[in-house]
Amino acid sequence: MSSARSAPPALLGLSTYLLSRIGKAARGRLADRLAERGLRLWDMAVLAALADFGPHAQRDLVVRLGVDPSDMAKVVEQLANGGYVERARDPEDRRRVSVTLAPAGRNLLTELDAEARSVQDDLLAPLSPEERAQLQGLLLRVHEGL
Amino acid sequence: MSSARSAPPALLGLSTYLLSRIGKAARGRLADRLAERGLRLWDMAVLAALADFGPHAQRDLVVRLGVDPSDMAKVVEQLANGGYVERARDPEDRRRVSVTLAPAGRNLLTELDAEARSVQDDLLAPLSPEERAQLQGLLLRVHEGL
DNA sequence: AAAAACAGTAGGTCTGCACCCACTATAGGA
DNA sequence: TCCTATAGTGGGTGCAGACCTACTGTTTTT
Repeated sequence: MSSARSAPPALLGLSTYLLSRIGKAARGRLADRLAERGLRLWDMAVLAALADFGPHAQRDLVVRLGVDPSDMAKVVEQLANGGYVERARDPEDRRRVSVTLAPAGRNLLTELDAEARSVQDDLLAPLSPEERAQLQGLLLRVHEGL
Repeated sequence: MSSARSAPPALLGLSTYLLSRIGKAARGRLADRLAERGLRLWDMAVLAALADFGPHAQRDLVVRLGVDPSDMAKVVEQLANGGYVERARDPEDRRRVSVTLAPAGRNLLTELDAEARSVQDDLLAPLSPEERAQLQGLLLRVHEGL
């Protein structure tokens, strides 16, 4: 009749479980920070994509980020309403909407990045700087494998 | 007007993001395997807790795993229906239901563990055995910090 | 004995996420 | 020109997770 709060070793021995749990915590905390500004994770992803790769046709954002086109429309709509991105019909193909990062969007992204790093500092507190770098490297390789 | 499928470096540089993404993949794949057997992640967690720590009052499972009491009742109900656990009124305090792992439950857990390790092999394919161990260690320390 | 606290259960809600369909506008090919 | 495909949009659906409430039966406190 145990009553302790510790998790079962049978689970703690599974990286799958740890990744799932820690990932959920990371996602949740970051989402909370974004929610304070009325934003979601996809908003940040879109801003980052625009900052890193320049203007996209909305369709290309869909492909790059793997979101449903209909959902992307809503994200871009919200970002445009906030003045963070600018939408313009592509004159070469008037079906397309080209999405550009506005200055306000770039500023916002800087702030969101700071939020994310703050969450990260909190989450990875048990690790030394070297270990954090090590973890980052391993995660990156795992991520590449999708 | 980029169109590649690669994720924004601004995100890939954030361990928070990587953890969130990879964690989601881990969770999803494991959940899929369990779903094939009509099970969910909590079912496995309960089995693991019983295997590692012996019989629990249902209340103690709630505390250990941090689930809502009402939800735990449903999980235990399902596991009992499948013959994986046995429920019995605690004679010392007839409010309590003590939950015990049945032999079928122990067998099931063994199989689920194998599933989880198979998911893990798939997910961590890019890493060498040493790197996987390294990752496991880092994740464990991060997990302890909750 | 009455009142308060507790264990478990049956329902329901709310939220976020992914997904899907129908529709409009535009473009390109036969 | 007519037909097909494509880009974007609006309006949904379905699902899973966490949570909340009301209720029963039991124990503990006063």
